[in-house]
Amino acid sequence: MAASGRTARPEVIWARPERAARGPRPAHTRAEIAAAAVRVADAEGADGVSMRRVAAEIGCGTMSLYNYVPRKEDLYELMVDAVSAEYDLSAEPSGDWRADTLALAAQTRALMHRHPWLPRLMSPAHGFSPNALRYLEHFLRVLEPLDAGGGTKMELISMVNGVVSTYVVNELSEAERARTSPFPPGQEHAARMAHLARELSRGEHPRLAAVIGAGFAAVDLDAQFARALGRLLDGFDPARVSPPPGPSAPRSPA
Amino acid sequence: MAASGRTARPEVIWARPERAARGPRPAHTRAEIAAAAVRVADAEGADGVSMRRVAAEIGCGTMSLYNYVPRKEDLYELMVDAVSAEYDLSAEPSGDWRADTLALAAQTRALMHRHPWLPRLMSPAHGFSPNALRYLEHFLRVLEPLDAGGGTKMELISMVNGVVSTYVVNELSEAERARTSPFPPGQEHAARMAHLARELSRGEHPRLAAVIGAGFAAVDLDAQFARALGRLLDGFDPARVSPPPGPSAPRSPA
DNA sequence: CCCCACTACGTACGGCGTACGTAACTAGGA
DNA sequence: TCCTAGTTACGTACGCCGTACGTAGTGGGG
Repeated sequence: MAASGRTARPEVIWARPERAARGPRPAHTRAEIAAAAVRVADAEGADGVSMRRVAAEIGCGTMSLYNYVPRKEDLYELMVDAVSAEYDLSAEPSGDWRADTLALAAQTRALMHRHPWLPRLMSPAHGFSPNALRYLEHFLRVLEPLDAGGGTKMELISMVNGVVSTYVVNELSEAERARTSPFPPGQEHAARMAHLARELSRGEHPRLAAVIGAGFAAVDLDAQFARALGRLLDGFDPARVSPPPGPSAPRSPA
Repeated sequence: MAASGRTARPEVIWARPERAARGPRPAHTRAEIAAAAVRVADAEGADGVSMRRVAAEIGCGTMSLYNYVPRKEDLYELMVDAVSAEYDLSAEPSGDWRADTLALAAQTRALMHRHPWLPRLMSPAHGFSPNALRYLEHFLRVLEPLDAGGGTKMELISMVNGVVSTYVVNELSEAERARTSPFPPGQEHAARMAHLARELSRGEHPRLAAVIGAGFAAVDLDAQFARALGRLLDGFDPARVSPPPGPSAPRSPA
């Protein structure tokens, strides 16, 4: 049985050597394939990324792609890692972990705006790709001034990314839906809003009607984003939160 | 052109009458279809839910399903609404919005544990299904003691749900991956961990190695969940956050 | 030098969403 | 009451998808 035999093994793609010891030189590189897939996803959305489509994009037969990427899932992993390379981690930590964290979150948000398929294709299992490691290490460096255990810091990173992802998905939801919809843009959203208004006018859900009637339309998204994250970080900031009075759990023991 | 003609229109499924004015009595109900789809998803995962599979489940031809559900997307919407009915919203708000919010979040977490496909199939566009309205209204009622504007309250709801979703996806990630994986359970995760250990032993990423080496394995998940959400709520709690001090980044100006 | 691992690629299978044609049925208006 | 138009039910078909597998050619290590 060959080491990197034909039938897939439970192997991380990053552990596969890019170039085999024997045989002809591969006609393409992982980076090239990842870039092609990212190009397709940017242009046509996550559903546009198919093995056939990406193979065509780099100009090879469909099944040749499987020499580089044993399963489609691994293609996703390549894509996520590729765009993670867009993080600019060159700035030295300022010492203000709050500000640095907000800056990192802003980069994530911008990244997801550039690549709206990212939240959908990202998975916790991709957490250890090369560029994810770079990112995590940098984040931990940024958090060094924060007085907290390693577990808490990982928790912070995870929650910040979760909130950013949630936030961006909400931000982009209408636009993405419009792109996928077979109807003229806006029409689907209009139908949805009309239904909501009709439903709220029935008098049940008075609080919701009040909140929505007050119109949360013309909000400054950037400010709202910063405020939401600020609130989250407040919860981790020993300088801003009064010590846990009652039932809150103690710090994680060593 | 028929009102609910054959070709789909940009219509919310909840605005479609379940029973048409004319024609034969439909052999199935929306609730029955939603329950069947939920059953399939619970048993076989989100990818198991296909129009063919669900049609077979209720015992009708594939294309007959399209009389009830114009697009697959709408089937998802039915499913999400159906499981949202599992929320127990009968308890009167206690007056302690923090405790009530944590209880709601715990219900969401339990719901997602019962239906692991929920995070993947839920979309911001489903936010106004009948049971979603019930849920939102109840949440706003719970938040009445909180001194904040309607926009802030919606923000809180959105962020709580985002964090819960992120948290559960992380919790269930390994199990879900194992269910999908074509390999013996655990083998894929083992390969991933082996690669991580190999990579961290190379000496770059020292902080990450330290944190992971310290082992964040045997943690109490329930406590961690409560702590994470508690931190988030801290940020919304006027009673717990000290007014913006000096050194840390100032609040975003109005 | 030669062997064989590796590359490239076409064919084929089973599954998907869904457009469309057709037949049976049923309620409202004449 | 009967007619007719709209609805239900359902099979067929199209163009996608992921990918197992067979085959031919290539080039580096023993």
